[in-house]
Amino acid sequence: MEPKTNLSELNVSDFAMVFEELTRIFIRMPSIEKLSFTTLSVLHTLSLRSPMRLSELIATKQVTQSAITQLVTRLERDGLVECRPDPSDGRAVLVHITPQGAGVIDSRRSERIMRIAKLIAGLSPEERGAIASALPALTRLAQLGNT
Amino acid sequence: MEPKTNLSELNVSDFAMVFEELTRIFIRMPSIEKLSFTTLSVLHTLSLRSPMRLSELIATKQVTQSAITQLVTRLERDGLVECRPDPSDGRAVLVHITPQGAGVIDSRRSERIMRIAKLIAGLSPEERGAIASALPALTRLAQLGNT
DNA sequence: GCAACTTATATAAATATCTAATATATATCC
DNA sequence: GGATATATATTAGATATTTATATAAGTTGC
Repeated sequence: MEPKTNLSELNVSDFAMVFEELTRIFIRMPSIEKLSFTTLSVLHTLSLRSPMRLSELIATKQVTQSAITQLVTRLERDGLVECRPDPSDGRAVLVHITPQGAGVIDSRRSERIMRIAKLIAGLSPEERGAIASALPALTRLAQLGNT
Repeated sequence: MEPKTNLSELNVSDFAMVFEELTRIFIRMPSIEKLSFTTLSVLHTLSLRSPMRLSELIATKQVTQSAITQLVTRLERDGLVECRPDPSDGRAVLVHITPQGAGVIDSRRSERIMRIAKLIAGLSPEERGAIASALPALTRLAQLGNT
């Protein structure tokens, strides 16, 4: 049906729309934990790289420094992160994610994977193949976005 | 390089990871408007279908009925939505998105499309083709998720 | 056709979270 | 070493959210 190397042009609007839809679908995750969006966002960031300075966390989230300080204080109270001084800078604080904090993110990730798996099961082998073939390109897209 | 119909199996974890990364990248949208995540989420839902009952909005967001009522009151005060009685049910309220409310979502969507376009420009034609070939399957995935 | 129940939304008070302003301690730069 | 910059903390006030309760309109069984 299709040529070996598919050079059909990619419609950005279409891609954005599909992506928007998929995001909308997967964002509503029941999850038992009652954690706010900002809280989960900070934990997620730390799950990718820990420890991080408060100032680094502020840079990614669009909230004030004060909000992050208070949020991290609550997260520490709940045992999801742990703050320690930065040996190389006496002013700084290094926020470490705890196993419990990582567990929150991991369990949400597992839950999401299961939901996606169920949907993917409804696709044809050809459709699954098409998505699989696009994964390397999508991965590179994400890399480009991280710079 | 690849067979005509690619039946290589799709690794759900890999897909979920890429998707998670892309979401993380596109979620931090500076946008001038200072609207909370929940606020944008309600507006976005209404941009896809309007009017909607309060109770329908509650079903999608994970907040209490009270929170939605108050949020919609604020949105109405700001001219982003308009509430009208439901002729078929005297108890119900139909929340309509206003042109101004739709404008907020549209401008964010345009902004996102521009950001995605910039990233896509960094891909090779083959990579763009691979993503384009996966769009129909991704669209169907979203459809499956909506049921 | 009405009493009991359910459904849809509103309100009030308590709590949680956020912003703005300011303070404090450590680093850095002449 | 003093001036300035940087990293975080604190405080107070504004905003948003939950919990519990209220109100009003629909539905059901009799």
